[in-house]
Amino acid sequence: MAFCNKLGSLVRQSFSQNGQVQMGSMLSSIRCMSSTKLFVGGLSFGTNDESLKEAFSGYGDVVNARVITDRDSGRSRGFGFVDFSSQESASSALSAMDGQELHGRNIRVSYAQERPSGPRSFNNNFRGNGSFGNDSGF
DNA sequence: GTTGAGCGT
Repeated sequence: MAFCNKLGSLVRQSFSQNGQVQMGSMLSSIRCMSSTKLFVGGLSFGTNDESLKEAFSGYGDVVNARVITDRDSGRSRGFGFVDFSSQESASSALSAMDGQELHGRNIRVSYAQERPSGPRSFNNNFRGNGSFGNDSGF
């Protein structure tokens, strides 16, 4: 990856000229260091984590494969995430499984966005308002 | 028994 520096400059210019960039697939695609997390869309409604992992494990080492299921109903939403052990494996699986057919349905593979989400149980309830009811006390 | 763009607890 030697043209990564040049790409960076071009990308920066796009930022200044446009001022508006669709954060997501574009940045994830041009990113030099591709993440090992892949976003798989267009999955069949019957696709599960195991089937997804099995489908992608043939192109690389799948560390973790998860099919996003609706928390309200518990059914699959039709898309999932596949985490590879190596970046080349992810890129290989991406190029190999992207646009291909899985379980009778065309799937779309792309780099997943980084989810800046920490522990969903600690800082969730307490907003740090300090509103313990004693703003005038000691 | 359900549906088809997108990014997750």
